[in-house]
Parts: sequence; C-alpha cells; structure tokens
Amino acid sequence: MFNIMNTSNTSPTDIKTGARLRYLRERAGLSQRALSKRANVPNSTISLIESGQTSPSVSSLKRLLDGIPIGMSEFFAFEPEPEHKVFFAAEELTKISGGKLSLRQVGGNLFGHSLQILHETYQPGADTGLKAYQHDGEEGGIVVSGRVEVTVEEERKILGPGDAYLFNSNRPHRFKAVGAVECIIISACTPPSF
Amino acid sequence: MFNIMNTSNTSPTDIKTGARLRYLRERAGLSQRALSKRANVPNSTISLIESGQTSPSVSSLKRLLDGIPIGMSEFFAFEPEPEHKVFFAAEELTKISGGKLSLRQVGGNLFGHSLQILHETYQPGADTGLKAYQHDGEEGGIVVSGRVEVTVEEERKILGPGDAYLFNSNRPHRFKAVGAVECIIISACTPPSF
DNA sequence: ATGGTATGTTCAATATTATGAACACTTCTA
DNA sequence: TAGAAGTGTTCATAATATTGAACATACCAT
Repeated sequence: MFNIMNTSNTSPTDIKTGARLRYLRERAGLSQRALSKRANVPNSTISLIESGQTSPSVSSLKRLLDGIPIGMSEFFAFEPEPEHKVFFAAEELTKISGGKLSLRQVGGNLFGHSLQILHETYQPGADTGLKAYQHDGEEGGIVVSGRVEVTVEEERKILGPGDAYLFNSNRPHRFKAVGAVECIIISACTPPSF
Repeated sequence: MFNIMNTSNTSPTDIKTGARLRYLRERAGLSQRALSKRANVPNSTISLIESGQTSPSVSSLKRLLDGIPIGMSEFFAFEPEPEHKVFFAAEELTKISGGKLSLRQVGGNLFGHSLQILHETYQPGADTGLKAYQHDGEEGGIVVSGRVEVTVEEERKILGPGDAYLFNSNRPHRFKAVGAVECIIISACTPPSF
C-alpha cells in the first residue's frame, strides 16, 4: 500500500483523515474531550484517529463531524494537490460550502498556511446563523456587492459595497444577506494553529 | 439514535452510505465482484456495506471509491435535502466535480430520478480523459459556448455553439476543450437503474 | 435439460476499531 | 507549594468491520 506524506510510521490511514480532523477540531476551539462530549465519542478514539493509528468508520466520523460541526463532503473537500501555489484562477477556488451560502476558498487546503481567504457569495436571504468559531484569531472582510447585515455580539450594522468589518473570531457573529440582489464578500481569517 | 428514511431494520449506518455506494457502483456499470477486484476489497464487504449491515472504515471506503472512481468529497456531496423540487436557481446546481472541469448537476441527488442533467464548464485545455461509463443509457448535450473536441470511439469532431451530440454511454468517449475561451455544455444522461 | 458463468447474499473466523480507565503532563488557583 | 482541572496519550477489553468460502439464483449457450 502506497502512501504519500505519511507523518506516522504505522499507517492504517491512507488518507489524511486524522490530520484533517485535528485541524478542524482545533480550528473550532475544541479540545479532544470537549468534542468527545458533543459527538458522544470517547476522547481516546479521537486521539487514536488523529494520531493515525486507526481509520474511523463512516458512522463514527459522521458523529465527530456533527459535533464540530462540519459536513462530510466539506471534510473531504481538501484533496491532495500540488500546494505552494502562488496564483489561483477564479475557477480554482475551492468550494467549501454550497446552497444559498457559497464559500470559495483560495488554495486547496489550509494545512500549511496561516491565512484563509474566502470568496463568499450570499444568495438573497442567506444567513450563516449565529455562530461562534471560538479560535483566537481575527477575521475581517470587505463587501464587494450587495448588502449584508452583520451582527457581532451586541453590535449590528448593514454593510454595502466598499464597507468592511474586522473582529476577533471568538465573538459570536452572524451574516445575513438583505435586499433582492446577491451579496459578495471577500474575507480573510487567521487560524490559531501554525 | 435517530434515522430518517432508513430502508433496513438494523441500522449501524446513520448516513446512507450503502445506498450511495450501490447507486454509484451500478452507475459505473460495475458488479460487486468487478468493483471488488478494482478496489481490492472482497465482494462480501461490498454487499454488507450496501445492505447497511456495516459502516465501512474511511480507509475501506476510500479504496472502494478509488475503484469506481469517485472522490470522497463528491461521494458525500449529496446531503439530505428537500427533494421533489421542480425549479432550481442557477446557484442551486450541485457541483459534483471541480478544477478545470466543472460539473454542476440539476438537483441535489439522483436517487429518485432517472435523468441527470449537467451544466458542464470546461476551462481551456480541460480534458475528461478517455472514459467508458459502461451503463446502458444514452447521453447527449448541446454546446452553449466555446469549442470542444468530442471523441466517441473512432469518431471525432469539434463542436461549437449550437452543435450537439448523442450516443450510447457504453461507448468510450472523451471531451476536450479547444481554443482559448472556456466551453460550456448542457448535457443529459439516463442512468440505468430506476 | 445441462453445464458454465454471472449475479448478490450469508456466515464463522479473523482483523480492526471503539471503549473506559489509567497515565503523564501542563496550567491555573488558592 | 499543593491541589484541582485541563490537556493528549496509552492499553486491555468489548464491539464492530473485514475476510474467504459456501450458498442461492438468474442467465446464456450448448
């Protein structure tokens, strides 16, 4: 069995499931035990998966991702590809969320990077819901077109083209497109790891 | 443990992994044993997974999907959503392939349908490679913009806007965008099942 | 009919994953 | 400094997935 870029010596996992899970868990500001409670999976299992000592069953992985939360498709959306690219065509942006709220990311994966840049497209009425990504970084962006109502804790403001925002990611926040036209935002976010 | 639309009575699988695998396997014209050889996984395992009696490990599932072939992300891209929709906004089309060759599908999943309609976008130079989807249906399409070189067995022709094609899916075929501008095709395909 | 080949399913044995408790370590607080 | 609470890791055991062989059917050609 052939394996590219395997960190561990024992390798039941040919795909980098463990590294992805660890990355996303830390990105959500969750400890192994915190995720353990939310996903109803023992922390030891999480440890073994993340260290590449076992390959989780689909059902187990599903429970874990539900606890983060993140979808199965999004989880596996980071495919192995030649990284260290500098230039990205518009079409190359990685789609990490679909439906009414489209998130397209610069670069195929984030593992080697300390900055996530997104092209966000909100269809009219699209709403992120109230979320608190609890990591310690900052996030900010500039509205390109359309109008969004941005709520950060108690502060609320409607932003239009040219307007911008910047805040600590651990503050609860929410984005909602208002008006009849789609809204496009270019945003950036600093992950805590790396 | 709660489960929507579970066909089986025993349910180790909360997500419809088995149904998805079966659908995609049959769609590729592969028997359980044929996929077994290509994926290096015993046919009995495939049977158990498809009948929902086990939840495969990620590594097993990866081997199976490599044999079809299909990516992990694409496999899980069909999320539970309200089906039986009639109208679909352009943005709602389900992206089932990325990179230089973009395939966007009408409807979130195909399980209840007998027709697959795609909005295909080929970046300049994009190429499907020589593929033979072996199912018994037909596929055809009309070029909207740009130019494609279409090869079906020994026949080869360059199609431009307004041109069209139609052939049995079991014939080896290949699409390649030519020229400097991206090429858009609207295509349709009849799956064998259902 | 008869043999050959294909299909998907089932089952006991084996290999792997999931679990809960114990461990080693760090950080915080009194 | 001591204790409590946090972190990730390890390990025997229990639970589950995987395997290979046998089974039941269906289809086709002789």
